[in-house]
Amino acid sequence: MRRRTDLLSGKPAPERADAARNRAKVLRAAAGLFATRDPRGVTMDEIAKAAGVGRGTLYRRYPDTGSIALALLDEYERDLQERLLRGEPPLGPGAPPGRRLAAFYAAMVGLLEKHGHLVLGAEAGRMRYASGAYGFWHAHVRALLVAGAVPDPDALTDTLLAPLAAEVYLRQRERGLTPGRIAAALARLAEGVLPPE
Amino acid sequence: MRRRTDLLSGKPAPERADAARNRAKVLRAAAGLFATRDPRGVTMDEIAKAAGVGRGTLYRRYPDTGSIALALLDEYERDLQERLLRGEPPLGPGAPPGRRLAAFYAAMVGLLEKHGHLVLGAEAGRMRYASGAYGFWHAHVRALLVAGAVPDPDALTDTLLAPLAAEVYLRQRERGLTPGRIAAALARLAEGVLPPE
DNA sequence: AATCAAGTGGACATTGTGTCCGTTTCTGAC
DNA sequence: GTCAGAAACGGACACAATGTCCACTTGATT
Repeated sequence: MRRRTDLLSGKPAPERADAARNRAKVLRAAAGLFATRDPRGVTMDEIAKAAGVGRGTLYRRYPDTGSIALALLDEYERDLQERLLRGEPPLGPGAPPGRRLAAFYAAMVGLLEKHGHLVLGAEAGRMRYASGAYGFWHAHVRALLVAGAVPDPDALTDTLLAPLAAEVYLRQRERGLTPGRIAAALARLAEGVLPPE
Repeated sequence: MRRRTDLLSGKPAPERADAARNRAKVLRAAAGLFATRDPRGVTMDEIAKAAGVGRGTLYRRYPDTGSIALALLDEYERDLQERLLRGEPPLGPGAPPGRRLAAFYAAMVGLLEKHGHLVLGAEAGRMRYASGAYGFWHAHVRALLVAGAVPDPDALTDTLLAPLAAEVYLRQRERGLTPGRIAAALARLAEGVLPPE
């Protein structure tokens, strides 16, 4: 039997009890480390030590620190994704695209404020685009552009997502900007691209 | 005498002949390496080997590969900076701010197309903001926003520069977008924020 | 309670970093 | 020209982190 799989349903076997326990330990320890020091300096070894598991155990599941950060992020981001799809306007469906984009921006600012350091820990660069979450944001923004009848939405989507890069956001915060001002600036951007009516 | 300096003018002593020779060798070798493989994989050791200099020599001038990439970039960027300050409109002074911003975007797309891989080699993340060049772009965009009487220009500046991150640009290129389409999208962004008159 | 795949953990080889310091090469003075 | 001191050089070294490997343990299944 290859990889203990239910051959009928095709579902993977459930996670073993000790594995689940360790997964939790790892994530908890990693969250602590990422929050404490500069996330980019966190090492696989440290996480293993902090979680009280062996090196090999850690590598079994996560190839590098970035994917651990990503795993943590996914948890946080899922909630926002839900609200985008089925929440109240203007975040959810119902409001005009420009408004929705601005609301999305505001929500993302909230996320970045809380978890920006984590995104940074995900060795942002290329990694970010690999994340499932990025694909989701991309699809969302693109849909809004299409709804707003903007020309060549494909070319604008990544452009409009760029200011949400953690480096950019944290940079702005360091410059002394408040989340509110940043969100306001993004709202103006949204209205500039997707004018009302 | 501390660091062989002209005490009257305060100018640093001229570079020694062997030093200059090695500097050139290093930059040439590094440019080759960065262009060939993934710039993020290039190592200090490799550069030293390729340049035919010792490890210590390399470290004397550059603390890491990122600053070597930055040194190469600075050279390329200086030309554009010149044209922004004193060139013909719409890039240089004279055109309305929206136009100038769009022209700036177009020029940057050109730069990214040629040297995007290098920017990537500069370990983009935080490093980028440390570069003198970034400060320059920032000042330029900010001035345009002020000229256009946009509210809270400080909050918008980094936001508008974000789409010019090398990761974003290269990502778009990988998606199949042409430089032209990307520049056009950026132009629309510029006009959205700085509408004509 | 027996079986065995899945999971564990730490030792190991490897690779890159950054520093240190004895040696070589320049430059300006005489 | 040659001499002296400063600056630059380069490779050896100590260290840190990576990722792999495999003998051992644990948990689910019968």
